[in-house]
Amino acid sequence: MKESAHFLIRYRLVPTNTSDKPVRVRFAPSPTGDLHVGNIRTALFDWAYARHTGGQFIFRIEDTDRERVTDEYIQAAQDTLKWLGLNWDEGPEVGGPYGPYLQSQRLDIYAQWAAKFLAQGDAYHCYCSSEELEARREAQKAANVAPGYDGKCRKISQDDLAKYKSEGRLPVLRMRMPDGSTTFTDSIRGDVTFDHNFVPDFVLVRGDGSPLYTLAVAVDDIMMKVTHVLRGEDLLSSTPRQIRVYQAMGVSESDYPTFAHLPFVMGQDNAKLSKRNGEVSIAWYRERGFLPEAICNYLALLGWSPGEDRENVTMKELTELFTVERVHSSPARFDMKKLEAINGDKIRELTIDELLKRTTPFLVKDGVITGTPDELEVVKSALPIIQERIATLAEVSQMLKFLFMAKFAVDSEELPKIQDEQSQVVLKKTDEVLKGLASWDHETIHEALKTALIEGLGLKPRIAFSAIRIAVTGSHISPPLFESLELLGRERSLERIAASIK
RNA sequence: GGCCCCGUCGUCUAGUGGCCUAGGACUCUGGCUUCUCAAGCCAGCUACGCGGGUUCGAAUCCCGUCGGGGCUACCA
Repeated sequence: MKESAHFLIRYRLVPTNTSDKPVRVRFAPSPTGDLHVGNIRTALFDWAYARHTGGQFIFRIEDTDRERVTDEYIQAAQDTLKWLGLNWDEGPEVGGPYGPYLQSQRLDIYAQWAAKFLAQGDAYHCYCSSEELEARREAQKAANVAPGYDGKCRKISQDDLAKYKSEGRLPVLRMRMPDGSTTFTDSIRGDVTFDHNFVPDFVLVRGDGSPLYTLAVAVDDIMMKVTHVLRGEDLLSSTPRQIRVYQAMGVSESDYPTFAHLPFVMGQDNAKLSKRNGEVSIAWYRERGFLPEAICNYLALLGWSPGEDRENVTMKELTELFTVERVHSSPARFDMKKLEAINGDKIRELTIDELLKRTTPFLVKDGVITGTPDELEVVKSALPIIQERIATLAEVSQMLKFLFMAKFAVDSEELPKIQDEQSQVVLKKTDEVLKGLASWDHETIHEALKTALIEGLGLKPRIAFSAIRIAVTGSHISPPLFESLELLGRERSLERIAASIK
């Protein structure tokens, strides 16, 4: 009984959301580059949580910084999510009741709220220039006081105002941070408190009138009725600012989203993952032949675990098992070796038809085949013998190219290995034996060569077969020899063996 | 510097006061199997950062300390 009770708790399928509101989770990247593994881990958890609770998964593009966000990156982000199978219920392409889902198309909404905050006195115009702010920050640092806006423009004299205006200065809109502190409950970290002495008045709207993240993110989460914000740990300290905006919007506390700050995914060098340390873009993994389900499975294990010594989960199982309660608070390091191991496992789980479908693009891209039905037939019959030998789809080209080479030649590095006297004896004998074979299947071939070489010549199998392997496949690493010979066919096999005899 | 977060094998993790002489996975090492390479199987190495408490009993609770990270923008 104890065991089953245990099981129930670990694998409960009921939503963990206790509120009566339907769960709405958003993934809101700012595509300033290709989505990387950290982004995707966040997207995966957002998606899994939404699916687990039967809620909605919302995809929003935070492109308020048009200097850095490009249309290509926005498109790439959508492609990546789709490729991984993280389909969204509301967002670009599919739309939804709270759109548009690109912040650059919601400027009027932010402007209206900004005007309201200004009118209410929650926000104020600030005319301090970047240079002035910079200088004052330096002074604060030198004086060893908390750096941040000093509130100079909270009360601005009419004279100064006239002066700044005559200079043509464009004001930013700043949120007034009241005295006190903000405490919120993070689902992963528990209660977190920030004293407002360390949360300076922050900018909502730039001098040119464009909104900043601090405004847009809070407005959108409220207006899109987001109930759960699962995002990167780097945003933890910006949470009090979002809550301040909610207050200014007049939102009641019960309508604030629940926050959960996910731990970082770090690179090998123990720093926050970025483009500088290693291959982090998902596109890179796709090109290398990593399976989307393997990437998701591996990433799910970074900062979360299903418990019960379980690791291999399908996407469906992930949505069933995922709970925020089981998410870690400590950062995880990305380990390529482990990803490769999981990728290999996932490849082995594929049916041959599925594997064929997935490997064909790689074979075509590498010029091994052009994609004719005849070629695909050969590939399909060869896949069973290499399925357990590859860790990524891209490796299939190297494994199977010997079957398709128009002009075959043994690798120059391998050539000397079959030119010694013993190898030549083996090859001559092989030529002789295979020529006389009535039927060309791997069992017959194996039997005949074993009789002639191992028993007949008294050679060790690894010695004897190695020479044939190199002569026929061009490398000392290949799929199983006899199956390879069968697939190659009698004519080409004999041709290659003959060509290797001096 | 200030504020905040974090700390179990090399890495990802199990662990929520006794089931822990700390379990699993990846990596690594050795072995088995074997036509190469893999896969598979078996075995081994290696961890509760440190110091104090609380308790009959602590990886689990508290305090301190050290270490790592994030933020500190008219980036997100």
